[in-house]
Formats: sequence, structure tokens, C-alpha cells
Amino acid sequence: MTPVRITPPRTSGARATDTELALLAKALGHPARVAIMRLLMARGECVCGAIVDELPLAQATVSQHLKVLKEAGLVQGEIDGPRVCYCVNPATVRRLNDLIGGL
Amino acid sequence: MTPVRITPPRTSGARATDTELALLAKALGHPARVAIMRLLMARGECVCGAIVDELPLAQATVSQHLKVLKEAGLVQGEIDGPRVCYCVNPATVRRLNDLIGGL
DNA sequence: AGCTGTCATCGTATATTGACGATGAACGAT
DNA sequence: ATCGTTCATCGTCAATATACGATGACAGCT
Repeated sequence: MTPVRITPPRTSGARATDTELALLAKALGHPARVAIMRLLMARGECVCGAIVDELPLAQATVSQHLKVLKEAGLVQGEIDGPRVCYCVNPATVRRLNDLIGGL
Repeated sequence: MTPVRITPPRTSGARATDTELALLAKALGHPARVAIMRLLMARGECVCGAIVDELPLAQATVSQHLKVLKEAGLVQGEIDGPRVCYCVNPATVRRLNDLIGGL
């Protein structure tokens, strides 16, 4: 008999979906990351170096932004030899749309 | 004869809509602010004190979050006697939806 | 005028983020 | 095995965000 949770977990008065939406929105909350997402959407997939070339940011900085997007699930990266090929995760983008739509 | 801007302003390799989306997403990038938005959507309009009652945050903190949402244009506040009545700005929410959809 | 309730702002302390150079790790080519 | 290329991570610094108590502003009431 597994104990049943009566009250949903409420941290800081926010529901689970609130935290989820906040996490995704926060990941998009920087112009450089939006630009990266737009680049990936336009190209379908993109090698990290190509993104660095498009943005006026250092390689380390772009890598950090990619990490944020990856941790949020908005982006996936596959190792391709010495390169890493990034592409958006359409499911997460859809999820973000749904969460905002369901506000 | 006013000079015409040929190249759009590009700060940090991000387009204007990138900055706009980043600004809106950033405003939603906190669970408490998402919770506030959800409360306002559910009630249509809401007095600030009612929001404070719903969230486990101090009044000053809620007021700051409301300020962030207001500055992003996601929320409007009207003074109603000693109270302030807040409500969401549906146009901005729609704009956010469009910007994400148009990624 | 004085009081009360409501909300914003100030001041402050801590935590997180953003940016970069330097360095490390992994791979292909020589 | 030693490069050169590509990307991630580390260390660091400045800037920003978060949270709260204290205080200020403002409207309505007595």
C-alpha cells in the first residue's frame, strides 16, 4: 500500500507546472539563447562552431548558453566526430507553447 | 528628409524580436511570477493583497515580482481606492505566444 | 488632524547569471 | 605519437536577481 499524496507538492506557492514553465521560460530569457534557438530552427541542425560564428560572443559563452538550453531540454546535442551537432527538441518547444497557452 | 536606417540595430547578434521574446520569457522565468499570472488569469482581476495571501512570500517580494511583470507589459495595475487591482494584459500574452510559435 | 489599511520603494545581504581567457578532453589526420 | 580542430569545463569578475524588514506614500475614515 503506497501512501497517497493528498496535497500536491507546493514549493513557494507554485504548482509543478508553474515551475516547469518558469524553467523553460528562464532558459529562453536571454537574447543570445533566443538567437541560438532561431538559428537551430532555421537550419534544422547546426554545428556549435557555426553558432559561434553567427554570434558576437566567445566560444566559451556560447557553450554555456547551449548548456542552459540543453538542461532545459529545449536542445539536444549529438557528438559527430570532433564536432557536436545541435538541434532543437520540438517536443519541449511544443510543451512550452502548451504551458503558455494553458495559462 | 529623415535619414533611413539601412541595417537594423543588432546588439549581441540578436534581432529585435529575439530581444522582445527574451524579455517576455525572462519575466516568466520565475515560479512565483508564473503563479501570479495563473492567479490573475483565473480570477480575471485580483487585488495585490489577495496575491500575497496565496503565495508564501513577503508583501515586498510580491510587489517586486508584480513590478517585473508590469515592466514586461504582461500585467496592468489600476489604483482602486487604497488598493491596487491587477489584471493580465492579454495582448502581451498573445504576443508571447506568437513569438514562441514563430521560432 | 490623526489613524488604518494597502501597496511601493529603499536599503541590504545573499545567490545567481553572464562573460571571458585559459585549460582540458576527445577525435581525426599526419 | 604528435599535432590541429572542436567543444566543454574551470576559475574569476562584474552585474543582476531574489528576498526581506523597514520605511514612505496615499486614500479613506473618524
